[in-house]
Parts: sequence; C-alpha cells; structure tokens
Amino acid sequence: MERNIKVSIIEDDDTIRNGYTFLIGNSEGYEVVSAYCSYDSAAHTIAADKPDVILLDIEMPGINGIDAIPRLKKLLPNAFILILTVYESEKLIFEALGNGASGYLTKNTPSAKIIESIKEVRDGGGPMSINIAKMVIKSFQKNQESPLSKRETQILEQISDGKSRSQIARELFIDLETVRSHIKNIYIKLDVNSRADAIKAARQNRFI
Amino acid sequence: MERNIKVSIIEDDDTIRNGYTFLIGNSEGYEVVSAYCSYDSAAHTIAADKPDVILLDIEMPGINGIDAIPRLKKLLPNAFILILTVYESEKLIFEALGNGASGYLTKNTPSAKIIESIKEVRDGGGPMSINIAKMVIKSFQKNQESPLSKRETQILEQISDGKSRSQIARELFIDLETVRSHIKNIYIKLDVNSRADAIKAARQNRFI
DNA sequence: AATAAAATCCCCCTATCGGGGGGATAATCT
DNA sequence: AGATTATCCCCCCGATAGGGGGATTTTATT
Repeated sequence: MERNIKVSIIEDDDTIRNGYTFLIGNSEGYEVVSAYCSYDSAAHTIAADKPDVILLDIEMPGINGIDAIPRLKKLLPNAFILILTVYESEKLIFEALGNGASGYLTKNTPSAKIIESIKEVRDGGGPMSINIAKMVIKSFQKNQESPLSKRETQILEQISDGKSRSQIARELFIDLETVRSHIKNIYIKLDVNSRADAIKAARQNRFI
Repeated sequence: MERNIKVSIIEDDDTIRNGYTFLIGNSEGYEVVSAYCSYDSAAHTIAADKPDVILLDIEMPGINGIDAIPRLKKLLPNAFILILTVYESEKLIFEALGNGASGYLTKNTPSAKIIESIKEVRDGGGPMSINIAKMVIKSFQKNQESPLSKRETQILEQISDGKSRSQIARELFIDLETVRSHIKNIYIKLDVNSRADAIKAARQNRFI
C-alpha cells in the first residue's frame, strides 16, 4: 500500500480548522500531520512535520496567506500549497498562483472535491474551483472587439517585448517607415502617445 | 424542465465524432444538433444550428481548430467553445484560450467528465483537464530562484511595461543614474545587452 | 464595381534615450 | 567581517522615439 498523504492545515477559524482536520484525518490514505491557526505559529515547526500538501487560508492574523506562500515554499520546497479561501478576487488568485500556490479552492467546495484536490496537487495537478478556473481562463482571452488590425496587434506585441522599431522592421521584413506608420495609427486608435501608455491601454483592454 | 443543452461537434475522425455524438445524444438533458468533419464544412450551416456549446478538435483538414475559434465566435457570439484534443502543448493551449475557447480537455478524458464539462462551459465555467490546469497554473508561477533582487525585478517589470529610465526613476523616487545602475546589473545577471533580450530572458525563466 | 480599411513606404525635425565605459558610498543581510 | 544590494556620479555617442507632413497599393466588404 502507498503511504498516506501528509497534510498540514493553516487556518485561523477554529471551527473550520477542526472540521478540515476531522474530514481529512478520517479519509482513507490521508493524514493530518499538523494544524495551525496562523503562519507565525506554524513557521518554527512546520518544516519538521514534513507535509506533502499544505492547506492554506488567506485571511489570517499576522502574515497573510499570500505572503506566507513564498516563505512556506522556502521552508518546504517540495510541499504543494493548496489555497482554501472565501475570496474570489482576481488579484488574490493571481498573486497566490504567482507566489507558488498549486491550486485554489473556494470554501463552498464540497468535501469530496477537497479530498480529491489534495491528491491532485500532490500528483502535480492544479485543481481549481469552477469560478476560479473561469477567471483564470478569462485572463487568457483576448478582447475580440479590438480596434487594432492584425498587423497593428502584432507590432504592439513586439513593442511590449521591448523591441525597437528597427528590430521589428527587420523581423517582419518591412520598412522601418512602415513600422512607424503602424505605431502612429496604434497611438491614434488607443489615444496615447507613448509606448508605455500603449502597452498599458492594450493590456487593460486585453487587445494583446 | 429545462431545455436541452444543444451541442455541435467539429471533429475530423469519423469514429471519434460518431462516438461523441452517441455519448452526448444519449445523455439526459443534452442534444447533438450537428456534427461536422471540418470547420469548412461547418461554416455555412452551423449558425443555423444554434448550438450552446461547440466541441472542437484542433488537428483538422483545412482551417485548423485554433484558427476556427475566432470565426466560430463571430458566427455564434453566444456559443461556448470547448476544445477536445490530444495535444497538450503549451503554445496550443494558450492560443486556444487566447482565441476565446472556454475550456480545454484532452481526449483521454472520461465520458462522464466530458458530459459534465459541457454543462460547465454552458454555465460560464472553465473546465480543464488536470494536465492542462497544471500548465495553466504553472504559467502564473514565478521562478522562486531568480538571480534578480527585488528592486531589480521591480525595475525589469517596469521595463517590460515599456517605461523609459527617467519614467521609472520618477515613479520609484530614485535618481536616473540609480535606475541605470540597476539595469546594468540586470543585464549582467541575465547575460544580455538590450531591453528586448532582458525581457525575453526574464519571461522565459519566469523571473517576471 | 465602388468604397473603405489596411498595409506599405517616403520626407522633414529634435530632444531623449539606451547602452558602453569608468567609478563611489551607505545600508542590509548573512 | 564580507557579500550583496541600493543608491548616486561622470564620460561618450549613435540610435531611437515621437511629432509633423504626405503617397501608393493591396485587401476586404459592400
């Protein structure tokens, strides 16, 4: 038989923490090695617990969950972090994932899905609640109603890669003046007058 | 009772297409309104089928699935597109999602999950296979072992926003020469000698 | 066939920028 | 104590960006 998946829980609400501990502890193949009410109280001992997966809340006294992620990663480079929170804000989700969280579940997630997700992160997967997946996918989707033409979009993308006019001209096999002309039109359409502003406007509206 | 979810299938392999048609057609609450073997053959009539969800393959004769997405979106702005393919390449996934696909499943997905995912996209969700979710999440995660210091990372991020040295200096309330100095160090650490190359190297290694 | 939109190229101008070189100093962290 | 980081200073110069003013051709769309 395979060894149990070792889970640590960091969650400030006593009721919820105990609930998860009970739920996971009673699931076949799972084992709760520790449960803390904050990152601060976990910091000194969690490395010794050697969890495979850490269930992490975001709203917490002291160091919040988002900032705890990189610290936990440093203490336990091989542990996977699964965020379990009520927050569905885009900013928090992307910060959490950017900091190294491997999954993001909201607290209305059914017990069975939580148990399944713990296994999934341990196996290198990336479980997400439906709403989270939706936001994540949305973040990839370009705006279909861009005022920019294909060529303009392409050139603006190169500009956002830090390329100069002449570099772009060379790569697209067009004249430097043509690039200039396109950039002028991009600026007019986006109502800006600098690269930085064009990139900002285009990213905000997901034209690139 | 709610009305059936109308599904269109675009898939070139006869066996697979017929298999999906049978599977979905026999599921309670689902209805296959049409099944095509290519985008080209679907183009003229699919709008009249008024599907809620389009199951789309990527490898196909004629216009491929990736390029078909924006066209389908134009024909059926309210339909959701669910990619069902064997490909797990990062490039294809991000292109598909960027073009407007709402979900991405690989062909080893169990039948029940496919049926469930169709409902999920129809409801605005973003279903993904485990491996896909993993890649998507990975794409958000920064490299924890960046050689760049916090300040350097911050400045490189501003550079990737297209900002000039003086602009960065102003925004960070530091001297222009300090910014210059940081950029020099960034270039040394990344072994590059231009903004474009620095951005490229940093993005490739997910330092920013 | 006609109109519009997109893509291509050409000239003027000048202040700013970017990258290469050479340093120094104080603050932090380890 | 030593290393890293963040800050600031000087030199140089060619390339760049953005502001004007245009024109022509190709490609869609009607």
